[in-house]
Amino acid sequence: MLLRVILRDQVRETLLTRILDGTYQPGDRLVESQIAKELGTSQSPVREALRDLVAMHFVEVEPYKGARVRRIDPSEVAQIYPVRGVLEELAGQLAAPKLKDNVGDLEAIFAEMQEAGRNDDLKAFTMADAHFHRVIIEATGNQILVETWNSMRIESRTFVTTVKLMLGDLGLMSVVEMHRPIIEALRSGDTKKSGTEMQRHVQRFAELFEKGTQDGPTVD
Amino acid sequence: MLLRVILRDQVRETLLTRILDGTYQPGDRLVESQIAKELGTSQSPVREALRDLVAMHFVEVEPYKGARVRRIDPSEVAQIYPVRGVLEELAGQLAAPKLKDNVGDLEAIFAEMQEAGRNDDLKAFTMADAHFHRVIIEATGNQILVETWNSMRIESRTFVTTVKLMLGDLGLMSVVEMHRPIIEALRSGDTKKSGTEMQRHVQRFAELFEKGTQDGPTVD
DNA sequence: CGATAGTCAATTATCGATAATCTTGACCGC
DNA sequence: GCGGTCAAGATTATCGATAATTGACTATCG
Repeated sequence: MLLRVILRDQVRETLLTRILDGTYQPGDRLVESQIAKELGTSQSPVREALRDLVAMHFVEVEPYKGARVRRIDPSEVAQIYPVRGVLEELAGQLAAPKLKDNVGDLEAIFAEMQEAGRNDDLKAFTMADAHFHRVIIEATGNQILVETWNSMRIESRTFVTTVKLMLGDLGLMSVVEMHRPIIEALRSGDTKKSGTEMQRHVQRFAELFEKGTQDGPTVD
Repeated sequence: MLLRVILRDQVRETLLTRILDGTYQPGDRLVESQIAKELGTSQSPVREALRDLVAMHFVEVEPYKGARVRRIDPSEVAQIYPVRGVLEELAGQLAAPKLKDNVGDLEAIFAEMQEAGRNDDLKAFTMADAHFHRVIIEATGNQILVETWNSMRIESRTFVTTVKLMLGDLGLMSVVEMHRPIIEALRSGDTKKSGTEMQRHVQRFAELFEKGTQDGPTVD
C-alpha cells in the first residue's frame, strides 16, 4: 500500500480498461462497494474514480441509484463525425505550417498502421489511428483544441466495434491507406489542403460508419 | 440539513457562483476543510464538488497540494476563438433548416440584449449572449455538439472581464447589433450563409479581444 | 555562511461506519 | 386476483477520524 500513486487514479484506469475491453458491457451496473472490495480499497477512491469516468462520458450515474456503463447508440456515434470533422479540419490548417517537412512522427505511426493492417490487428490499428490524429491535433499548439478533441473520446470505446462494423468488405489496409493523403498535404505545408484532407478523411469514416450500421447486423 | 437535494450539487453551485462573481479570484486556494466547515458539511461533498469543477475547467488540483481557481491567461482565451469559430459555423449550418422562419426565441433574446445595451448592463448582456448562442447550438439537434460546446465554457468566467476589455471605445450597443445578421441568415434558412455569419461573428469577437488585450491595461 | 537533514503544522487522500434512499417482494384489504 | 402498503436488504451519500504527503521552519554540520 506504499505506492506513491493515487488510488483513485489506479482505480479509474482499471475500470476504464475493463470498459474498453468489454469486461463491463454497456448498461452494466458498477457497484461502488463491490469494486472496492475486489480492488482492496475503500469506497471513496472508487466513488471518485466513477465520477471521473462520468466526466469522460464513459459512465452515467443517477443519484442514489448508482453508476452504469454508458450505452451509446449508433445515432450518437453518427453525431460525432460532423463535430470531429470541423475540429480536425481546423487542426489540419493550424498544424500544416508546423509539420511542413517534419512529418517523421506521422510516417512512423503510418508504418505502425500498415503493420497492423498486414496482421489484421484491429486493436493495434485503432490505437495507432488515435495516435496519428492526436499528433496532428497537438501539433497545432492550441491547447483548447486539444482539450476539446479529448473531450470527445467517447468514441474510443466504440471504436473497435465501430471499425469492425465499418469495414464491411473492404480490408483494413484500405483504411490505413486513407491516411496517406493527410501526410502528403501536411508535408507540403499547404494550409488549406491539409484542412480539406482532414475533413474529407473524417467524412469518409462517417460514410463507412453509416453504411456499416445500415445493412450490417448490429454486433454485440 | 434535511433538504432532499444532494449536498455535493449544492456545494458545487455555491462554489461556482463564487468563482463566477469573483468572490474567489483566479489562483485562490480552495481548502476542502475550510469550505466544509463554512458550509456545515463534511469534507466529502466538498471534495466531490471540487472534482466536478475540475471537469468543468473552473478549478485545477494537484495531488496532495489542493485545489485552486484556474488562472486563465489571455493567450488561452485567444486560443478559444478558432475552436469556437468552427463549432459555431457548424452549428449555423445545421441549425438553419430548423430555425428557418422560426427565430422568435432568438428575437426575444435579441430584445433582451438591446435592453441590456441601453442600460449598459454588462452582466445582463453576457447572460443574454450566452443564451443566444446556446439556443442556436441546441437547435442543431446534435447532442455531441452541445456537449462539446459546453465543455468550452471556460470562457463564461472570463467573459464579463473580457467584454469589458474588448469594448474599448465602441459601445455595448454596437456589440449587440452584431447579432442581427445571424438572425437574418437563420431566418432565411440559408445553410451556408448561416454558417458563415456565425464564423464571422466569432471572428469579430476574437479581433476585439486581441485589440483589447494589446493596448488596454490588464484589468484585475 | 550555505547547504542539508529533521521536525512540525497544514492539508489532502483514504478509511470504516452511519444515515438516507431506492428496490424488491411479501402481505393485506377489497 | 389486483392494486397498494410496508418492511428487509442492498446501495449510495455523507460523516468523522486517521494515514500520507507537502512546505515551511529550524537546527546542525561542513
